Amino acid sequence: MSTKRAQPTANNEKSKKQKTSGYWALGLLDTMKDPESIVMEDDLVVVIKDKYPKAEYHYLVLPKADISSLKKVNKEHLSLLQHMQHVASDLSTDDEHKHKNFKMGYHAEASMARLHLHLISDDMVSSCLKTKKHWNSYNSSFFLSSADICQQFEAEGVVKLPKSEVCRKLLDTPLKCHKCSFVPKHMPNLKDHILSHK
DNA sequence: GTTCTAGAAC
DNA sequence: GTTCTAGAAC
Repeated sequence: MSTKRAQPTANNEKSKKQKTSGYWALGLLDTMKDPESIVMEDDLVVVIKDKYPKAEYHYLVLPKADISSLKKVNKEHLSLLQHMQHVASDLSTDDEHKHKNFKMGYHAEASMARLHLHLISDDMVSSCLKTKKHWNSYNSSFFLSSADICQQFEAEGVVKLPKSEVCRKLLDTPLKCHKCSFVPKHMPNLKDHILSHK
């Protein structure tokens, strides 16, 4: 007799097939509700710690509104995007964080549902940072600065996101240090090197 | 998004 | 032989 496997929670929801790659892609929706993970929240947004931080400090700012990704954002959301940036900026300059430099931005193509703004310190020192894809997702034009995104929405009413082939190439760009011209042989070499910038 | 691991690179 | 990367995961 075979053991019954518990169905994922969506069993009682509409059975239309989602194009999501799997349940993991919805993980942020749970994390947003987890008091342990929440750093702060207001009426519009929740700030959580990234579960696999790619630098000493790494937070995500997510809207409470059901916006799955940058692709679903339109000019009506401009004030929300500005608010998300403002919340991130405030956090980055509080007493705990003002000694560090931060960047704020979106991945051109995110893996996980619910729009999220990354707030990440620029040291890039973390045991969770392992792959070239990790590196390039924060240190190439795959990383779209929040200021640029807001500005483009304000000026043009839409944001032009790179096509998926372009994203793939950006993530496969040869490694280079984000603070100097050093070209590492491989990730462990780069991780050793960036310690010298601390 | 991560984990795991085969086989490429050294 | 060891280190490192890259692709499958039902």
